[in-house]
Amino acid sequence: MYPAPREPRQPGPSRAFRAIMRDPPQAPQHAGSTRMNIVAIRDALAGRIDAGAPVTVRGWVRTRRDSKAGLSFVNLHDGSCFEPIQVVAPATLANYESEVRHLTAGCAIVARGTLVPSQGKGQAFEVQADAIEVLGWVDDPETYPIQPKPHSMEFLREVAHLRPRTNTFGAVTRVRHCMAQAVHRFFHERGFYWVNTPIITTSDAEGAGQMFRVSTLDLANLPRDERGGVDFRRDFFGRETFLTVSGQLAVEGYCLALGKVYTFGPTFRAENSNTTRHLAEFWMIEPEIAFADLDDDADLAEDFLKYIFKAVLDERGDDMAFFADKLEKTAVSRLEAFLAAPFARIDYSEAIDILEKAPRKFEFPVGWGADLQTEHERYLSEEHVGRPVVVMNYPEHIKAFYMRLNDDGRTVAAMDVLAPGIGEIIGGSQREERLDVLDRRMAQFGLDPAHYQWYRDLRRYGTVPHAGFGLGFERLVVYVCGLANIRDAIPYPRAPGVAEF
RNA sequence: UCCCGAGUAGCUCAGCCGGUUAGAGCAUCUGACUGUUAAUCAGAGGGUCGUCAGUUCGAGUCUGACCUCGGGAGCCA
Repeated sequence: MYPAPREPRQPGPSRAFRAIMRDPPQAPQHAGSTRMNIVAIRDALAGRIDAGAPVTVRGWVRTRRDSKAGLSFVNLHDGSCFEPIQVVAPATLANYESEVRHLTAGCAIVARGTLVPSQGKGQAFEVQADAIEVLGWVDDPETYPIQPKPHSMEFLREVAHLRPRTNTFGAVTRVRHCMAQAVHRFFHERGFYWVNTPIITTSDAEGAGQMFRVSTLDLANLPRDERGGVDFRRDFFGRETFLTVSGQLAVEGYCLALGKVYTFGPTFRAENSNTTRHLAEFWMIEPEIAFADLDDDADLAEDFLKYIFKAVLDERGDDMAFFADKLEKTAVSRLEAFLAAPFARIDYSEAIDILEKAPRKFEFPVGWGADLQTEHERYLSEEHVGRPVVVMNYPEHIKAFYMRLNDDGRTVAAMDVLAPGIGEIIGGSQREERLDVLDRRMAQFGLDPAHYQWYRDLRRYGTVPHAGFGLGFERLVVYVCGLANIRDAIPYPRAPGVAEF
């Protein structure tokens, strides 16, 4: 019967397990600890470890193949790179029949042995095992969700805690990390400071959508004010508060003191939008530069995107090759094309001209004063220009109050970066730095200046021209990886009705 | 929120015009075979056909409501 060898499945802490616990949590590099020769699979496969060296690899089983020649092949992944390593387990191992032959996808093991050139095809190196210790069995192999076969992305969303074990989500995770590191590196190298703007805010009129309320009031017994409304003076902060929808207004204060700053943090929108492009919780990047106009802003946006894409191509070739192979054929080539040419730049008015003369029909009408629809944006970047294009100077009434009014009095210094395959990827503007004009704009938008005294102060005390832009990090991840749904670009997505895990 | 589509084995799916005991591939288990590469071959187990109601002699199949998921639109990053 089969169950007998399963006995050791709930062992006490083994020696290997205790060793893992002792392993420095922040090993300086992938080379790992010299104690026990623990190595990352990435280093073993890349030839950074001498052939013949004793090695220990730790990870999760992807597949097991048995050979009657007296050995089994165990493919092991540990997250350090896309490829798993092949562990060759000879039948002479003490637990070969009792344990090794029963390994299934998802089992956690520690394999000690020797790194050797592979006798088989498909990999340069493999681990010839002297010992294999099973740290964690898979409770019920038949119902273990992650099988060595293609799964639908829809199914994997239902097992968001296990999907990082798949090729796809391992790759997305590494690429996302690479991009986040590149974001910080890009700004740091250019003298920007990372500013952490508040997550809890009182600004409720940034025009960026519905907000999540933050409150400690007892919902079943709300305090009332004189007029019968909810008395937020009794709430935690003594006033009504929400989760941030943007750090831009707050970061402007730091921009007008430190010159070049950016935010990179979580952002929340309570819109009931159920699409492949929206999340209720996402990460936004918002640089803000002083002594800068809209052209400086567009330059920064172009440099920024190219830097991120280049970093991914340079550092994550293994994962990108997988995306190009399995998810989106042009995953790599379109990034290369993106890097190859300068962005086009056109005025909004020019864009309207182009669209009106376009040899095709649009579902939504085109006309000066109307905002560009997704179909318009795609036509401009994909068909008319054929590469990323920055559209600048939009009609003032379709853009936010803080955008700088141009001399023509009917446009503002706003820009959208449109890219083939995605449409709008970045939105930005030069900010209105003149107090009198800002006040007029706020009145025009029906905003109460009393709520923006601190923002107005920035125009009263040493105001200078400044500009910035914002982009949703996950949308960038979607584009880079060739994903179809933004819920696959973040570990545990939050969306209307979706807050499991 | 609106429009459209889909829910059948652990996963991916087939199932005709309503009619006998609901099938396949993968996965799992057993056996054979092999330095194997998502191995191969043979066999076995595995199903309240999303839920509830209705039509019918008879419903996986037709009708309605609901639930869940997906795609599109709007909003936007």
